[in-house]
Amino acid sequence: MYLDARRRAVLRAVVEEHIRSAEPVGSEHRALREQLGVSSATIRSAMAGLEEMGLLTHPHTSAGRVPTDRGYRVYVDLLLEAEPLSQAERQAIRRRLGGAAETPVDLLDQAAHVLAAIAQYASVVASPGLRQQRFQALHLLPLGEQRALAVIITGTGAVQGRPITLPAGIATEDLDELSRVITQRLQGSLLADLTDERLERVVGEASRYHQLLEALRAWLRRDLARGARPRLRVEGVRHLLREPEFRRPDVASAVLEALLDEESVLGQALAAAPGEGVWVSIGTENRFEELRACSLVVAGYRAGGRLAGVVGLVGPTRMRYRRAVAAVRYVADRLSEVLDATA
Amino acid sequence: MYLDARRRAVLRAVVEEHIRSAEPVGSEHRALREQLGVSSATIRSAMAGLEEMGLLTHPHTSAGRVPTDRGYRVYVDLLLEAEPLSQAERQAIRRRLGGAAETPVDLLDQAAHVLAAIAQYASVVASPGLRQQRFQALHLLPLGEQRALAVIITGTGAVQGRPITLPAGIATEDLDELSRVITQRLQGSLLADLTDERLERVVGEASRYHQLLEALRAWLRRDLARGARPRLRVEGVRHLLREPEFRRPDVASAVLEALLDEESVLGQALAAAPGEGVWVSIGTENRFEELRACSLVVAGYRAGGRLAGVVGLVGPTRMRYRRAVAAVRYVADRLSEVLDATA
DNA sequence: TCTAGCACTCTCGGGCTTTGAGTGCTAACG
DNA sequence: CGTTAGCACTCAAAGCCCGAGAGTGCTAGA
Repeated sequence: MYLDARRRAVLRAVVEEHIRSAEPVGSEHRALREQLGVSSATIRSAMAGLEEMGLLTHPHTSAGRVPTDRGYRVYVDLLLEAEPLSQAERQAIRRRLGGAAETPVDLLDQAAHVLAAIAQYASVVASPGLRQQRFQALHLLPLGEQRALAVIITGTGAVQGRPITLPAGIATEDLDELSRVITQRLQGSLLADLTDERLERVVGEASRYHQLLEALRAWLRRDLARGARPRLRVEGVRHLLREPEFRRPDVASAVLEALLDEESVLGQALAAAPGEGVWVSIGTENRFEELRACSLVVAGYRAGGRLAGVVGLVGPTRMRYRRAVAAVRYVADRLSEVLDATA
Repeated sequence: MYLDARRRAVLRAVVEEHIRSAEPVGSEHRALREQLGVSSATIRSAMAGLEEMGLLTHPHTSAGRVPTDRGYRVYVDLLLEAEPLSQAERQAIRRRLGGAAETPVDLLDQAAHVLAAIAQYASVVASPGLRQQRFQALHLLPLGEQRALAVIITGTGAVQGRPITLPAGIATEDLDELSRVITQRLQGSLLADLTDERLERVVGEASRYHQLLEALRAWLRRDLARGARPRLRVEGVRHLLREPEFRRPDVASAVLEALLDEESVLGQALAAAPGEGVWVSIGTENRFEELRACSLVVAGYRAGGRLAGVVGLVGPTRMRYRRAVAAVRYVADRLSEVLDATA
């Protein structure tokens, strides 16, 4: 598929004008003609060519042209230059993500929040599921009579706690001892690898802990099963409802369902993102029906030296890609900076 | 405002029929006449009376009657009998909320989830803000060189952790000692009462901990400030989008904004709920513009012997109150049962 | 006190026409 | 040969009219 310079220019102009106005754009369109400096007839013939290539379409005979998903794809791949964020915007992002004093959980919340605010679309941040995190330490903290709080700390500094009931005859020192042993032996393992057998082996010798171990295992099994998939934070859904393409209730409700209630849909859609760079998925390119009216702009972030999760935007296919790409990239980079540093 | 038996019966029938059909109901309406056993003319005159009292209205001359917010109010206060949940539904709720093995956080998630599923409206669960919880224990867990994780455990078993940097020359034993002292002295206090001065006094004597204390204080200040308001879980928003009254994009987006993005709106609206019983707030009774098209059905739940938070439903004013009230009451009761027991 | 009858009102939907934006084609032009 | 002007054509959207039907209020009578 080769595009001569004229068609390229026309495609870019049509896409950008349509993104701006949300209307089909015709060959006589003011801004278009000024920008291209040729007559409407010339534009028309270029448009006809682009339509034949499947990059533009028109909803009906007497309407202007609208980019197809493939048209957006070509625009994004060939013609798009990220629009740098303003000084103030970059500063706002850095301020939100700046505090090394923040917990990772807070940081990701902040990232989702600031990204939605800056891009004016819905943002999503996926943090690694429990299974993907590394075991850092276990602490068994006495809670009173026969009860303790089991706290797991992961490599990223996340904390998971759950009260458990202790078998009789376990002293505080025993808890400390057990915590120490387990922590020492398992430190650095992926939580997904903490199988029953593995745990068994670690404390196998100390059979007096057997009952306690049983409780721990039950807990881990449950939490790991539940924590298999990444946790998603979605922010700024309100921005989507302002977009004209989501005014139709059926479209809106499909999208909102995918974003809010059926987290698995969005989760799986995000899972398709490659590790590197900013990834854009446009309309029907998405695997899921519900997201056919949407585009995703997604980038991975790193924590503790590894790819930890993704951060991105969800908008209509008629998305301000230039801005979205820049914003996602900037937030992902800052996030990696902070999280990779503190790990 | 006195309602004779006839008007009462007509009001109830109109409200329930309108709730069922979402259409204005006219005096000739089949079900209505069968239920009431009088002619349409009689119904008409009762309707005219109810309209004069401000309990019914009609959108235009030749349309049937629709309850006003005040009409729903009278219905809820005078005429409503909760519709008992089915055996299966109660069982489903109990199963979800049954596990004493669950953490409070998980329990509340489950409650929001099951309530939305059963009532087919959006559900909301407010859990107490950090400030409203009681301090149970502090643990300073060594994380490696000069770093530790400060973990606060609250009375409800919630865990809050944050990494802090240690001043030089603090040994693991020192951390244990400090944890012990603070835990002992502050146990049972409301977190909101942990002022700087109070903390200062607790460890005042041990001035070598000064720097550490500073970090702790900074953390508490921040987290408490942020945790001042209750945390809200909202589930099942998709159900709302199916209701005809939310098909208009402007209404839908106002409501969704209030539910999803502007948590303060919903939070404040919920704050108006009294501690006892099931509270219903209808349409314009809500303080907030955005919720004028909605009704709230809310009940408090108890944890640790005290009112801990609220659980409720958000639906259109044309809500199935009978069912909603029953579902909210049942979930709140079960929740209290479990949380009050484990505390 | 209730009911039947009746004239009246007003929305909703279908079908019609008009409007105007935008196109494709063709012929002329530099 | 690419570009432009002119022109006939198409088709959705908006406006309009009208009939159908639902529902009401009123009044007279049981």
